[in-house]
Amino acid sequence: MQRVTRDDVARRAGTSPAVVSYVLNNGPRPVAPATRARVEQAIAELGYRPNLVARALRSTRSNVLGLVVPDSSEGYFTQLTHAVERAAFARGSLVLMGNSAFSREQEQRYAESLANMRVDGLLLVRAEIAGAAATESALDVPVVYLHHQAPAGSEAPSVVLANNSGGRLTAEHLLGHGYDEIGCLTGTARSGPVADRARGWTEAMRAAGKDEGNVLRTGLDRHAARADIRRWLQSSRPRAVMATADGLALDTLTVAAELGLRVPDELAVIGFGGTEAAAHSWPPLATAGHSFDDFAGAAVSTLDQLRENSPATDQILDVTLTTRASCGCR
Amino acid sequence: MQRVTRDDVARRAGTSPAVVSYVLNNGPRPVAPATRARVEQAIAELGYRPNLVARALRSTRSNVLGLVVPDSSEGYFTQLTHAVERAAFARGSLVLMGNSAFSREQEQRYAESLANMRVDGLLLVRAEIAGAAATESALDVPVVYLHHQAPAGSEAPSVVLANNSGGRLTAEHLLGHGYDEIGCLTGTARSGPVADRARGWTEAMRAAGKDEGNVLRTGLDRHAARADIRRWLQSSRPRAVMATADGLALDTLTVAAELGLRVPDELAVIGFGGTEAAAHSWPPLATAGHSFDDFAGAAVSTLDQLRENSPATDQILDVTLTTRASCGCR
DNA sequence: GTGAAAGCGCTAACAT
DNA sequence: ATGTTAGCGCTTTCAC
Repeated sequence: MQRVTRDDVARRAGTSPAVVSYVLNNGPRPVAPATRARVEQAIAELGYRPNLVARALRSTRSNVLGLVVPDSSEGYFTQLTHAVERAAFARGSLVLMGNSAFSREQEQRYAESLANMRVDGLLLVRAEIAGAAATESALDVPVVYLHHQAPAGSEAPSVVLANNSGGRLTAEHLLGHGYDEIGCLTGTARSGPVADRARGWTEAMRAAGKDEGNVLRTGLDRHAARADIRRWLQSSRPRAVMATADGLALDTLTVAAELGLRVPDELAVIGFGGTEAAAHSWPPLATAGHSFDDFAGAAVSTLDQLRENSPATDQILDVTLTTRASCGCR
Repeated sequence: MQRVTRDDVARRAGTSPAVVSYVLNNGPRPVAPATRARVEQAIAELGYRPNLVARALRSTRSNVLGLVVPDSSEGYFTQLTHAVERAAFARGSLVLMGNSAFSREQEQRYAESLANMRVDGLLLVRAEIAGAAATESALDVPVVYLHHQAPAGSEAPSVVLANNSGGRLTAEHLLGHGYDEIGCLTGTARSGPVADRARGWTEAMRAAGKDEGNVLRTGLDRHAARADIRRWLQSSRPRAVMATADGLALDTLTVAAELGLRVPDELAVIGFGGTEAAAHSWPPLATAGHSFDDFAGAAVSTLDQLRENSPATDQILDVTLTTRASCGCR
């Protein structure tokens, strides 16, 4: 049994294929109500489903967005991915997604595949990848960087959190609690969101005249990170920890439980990212963040602007603090 | 500047468009080495990128798989989604994904969009959705159900875990520890994976001559579930809990911490799903599960079989137990 | 208001 | 081994 095409519908409705298109797309030409009704009936009777591939080829618009994240299983990226999917669907688009596994080569591979698939736009979420831009210029597709600033040499706009001021905010909150030894738990990258948050911490500590030397930098391997944190908590014994990502903060909570350290009484912890997981840990984790739906929505709109050749500018989203038990509040 | 097409490449290489296709697809006709080299050079010089939309239209194969999950942010589905993406990419396909939000209507909407996008196959992950099949028959696309059995009236094969025997396995493990009052924490659906696991628990309890009455059924709202669990632990005080999903088990761990119940000394907990999160909780959560990569791989292969019109059969994946501190081991 | 027709960029059958 | 060509199913311009 052959698939039903637009021609079948036209034949059955006793009209031309063009009119079927006009009905389907509600334009660009008007259709008489009676004709429209006949077409709609034919569509229903035949169970016609427009071939979106053909439409995409003809119209050079696929209604598909590409999304590349480092690791869609990691809490923060998971939520960003979900939010992008929701924002896209609300706008009538579907999302083709890929995991770069923190590898520039893999990111490039996905970006190319996605571009060849003629996605309407590409959302690139980088993390902890040093170095050059993906050669997005050759891709000939609108690109927006999400979460991470666009790399040097890139023309693409970005939508990022106010990481530096957010870092200051969280550090100041801990300072406000009166904690003396405040450590910073962060990643190894020298630039990027996580590094910016750490810089904010440094600035706040310096401004308060406190020791800014207690920094633990750890990598992406979660098991190793835990071991690092354990050693750190045992040796340098900070009274409070600002983690530059919720994942690190949650690991700190777990290690604290392992060591029998009471949070927040013996160790206060604050995270960054505003993930759901933070609300569900024990004790609940204070965290700085921004609504993921807003975040994703801003990125998708920016992509739209790019398509319309409007000059898209970088966006920096304000970060607000959600205080919870872990920092010493309540 | 116009995009480079295959004709441009042919012109530059001084050959015909067909030959360019033969080079690109490595067939179906042979190409002389010298010609091939010229074509490849032209491709490189022009920065040609094949239009996969056109290819999909012509070849009726998109190299795109559709995936619909209830909630890609929930730990288990997150990992399943990631694994599907990986399995698909390994096979040369990308994944278009959608969140049904546990709604049959939304699932149907996505399934239709995805089918209209002419995905090569549809992977449907259902949970806690009662009732009818998506009208997949009209979709005219290979469908495989993942995680959940195919609904009644569906012809589609499914790839599921051995939920019933897995439920027995976990219950028996708890029984083996010598715990007396063993409760079961599960969902509200009367059928499906979670219900099957609970049934396995019941069978094991009955076989052991133990009380099978201590069951808490709770819904999808996480906040409400926590409150339910709290009341349950306080009133019926089971010595051990088998949760039919890791998410519920992790919530139990959190509530236990809140209540000051020591796990496993005062309350043993075991989960189901084999998620990563289970390995990172405190205490580490024992859980029954199956490799997500296998799980996703099986689903993707089944989809391939369906495309080749091989008779695809249901698959039931064995579940193994990973014991960790939470159940009393170690 | 409606229809005819020209492609979008590609694959592959059919020629040579 | 290579070239010619007929579509895949659709959108939209242009005629009527």
